Amino acid sequence: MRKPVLLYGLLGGVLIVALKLIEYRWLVVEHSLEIYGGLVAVIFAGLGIWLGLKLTRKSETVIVREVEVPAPADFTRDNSKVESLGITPRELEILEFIAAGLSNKEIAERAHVSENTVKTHSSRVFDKLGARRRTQAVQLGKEFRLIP
Amino acid sequence: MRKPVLLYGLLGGVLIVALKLIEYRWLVVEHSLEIYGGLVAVIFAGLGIWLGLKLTRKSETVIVREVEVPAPADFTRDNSKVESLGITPRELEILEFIAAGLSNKEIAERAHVSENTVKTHSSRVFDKLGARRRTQAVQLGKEFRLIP
DNA sequence: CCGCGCGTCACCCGAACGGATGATTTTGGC
DNA sequence: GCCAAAATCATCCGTTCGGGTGACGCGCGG
Repeated sequence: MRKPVLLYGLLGGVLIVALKLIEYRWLVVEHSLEIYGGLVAVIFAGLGIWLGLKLTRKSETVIVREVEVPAPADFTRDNSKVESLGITPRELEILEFIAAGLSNKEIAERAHVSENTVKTHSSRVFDKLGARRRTQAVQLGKEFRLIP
Repeated sequence: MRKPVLLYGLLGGVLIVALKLIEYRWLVVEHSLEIYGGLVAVIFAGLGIWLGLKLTRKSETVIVREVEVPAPADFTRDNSKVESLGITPRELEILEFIAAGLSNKEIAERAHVSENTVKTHSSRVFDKLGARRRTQAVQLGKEFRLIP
């Protein structure tokens, strides 16, 4: 921004000098004062506009607009967390069923295992998550990015 | 953008007229041609710059950079759903506690009511949601945008 | 081959939960 | 002030959950 200003200032100076010369030339050929003034006015007005445009053209305002992305369907499982907690795939699967609001019996049906097995898995995953209730397990599971 | 241009055009016209008048006045008092020309030049240059700035101020090159914002803090309760289901504020509050993974006893403590009351509220909200388990109630609550 | 992790299943028991029902008090609007 | 809705508390009962424990089979790597 510094450089262009100086440059334009210089350019303005040069133009003014040029106009001074032109002024004398106009005087020599004896034109009317009104025409002379008008011309100077028009020229400098144009120059000013051009200068103004040039000066502001550079100042593009970058507006960073934070746009809400509609669908944050960008769930990615935190596998490091899964491993650090020692949660097995089967346990994770059961946790997902729990999060879906299913009872142990329903989970048993969908997972093709006995209800007791579901209980074992859920107990284990609760233990690993530090949860005492299935709702808490769901809450923690979401917090830890284990389930969507 | 149309209006300002016209406005500035008009303003420019007015100023030109004013300058014409000034011009004649200057003539009357018989100042030197150089000073007169310089003044006109300076005035019109300033006017031009000002005009140019004004004109381009509006037409700033706006670069909209869409930034992926995580922002899950965009939860707004679907009050119409709340009303259509006939869920009371207290019930909603209990539902939130349930979603937080608290037991009825814990909820009773935090809400300063007896466990029985919590059970009543939860039973009612389950009924209204069509849920049979608290995990399912949480799931449905989130689906219906009743809780974050 | 033996142990280990994982998945599977079972039983018991106490705690928590859910459903049904009834009652009383508070609150807010007309 | 009255009425309806909401909030409160209670009791009973059956179901579900969660914790604890034990056991069996399978696959994989030491």
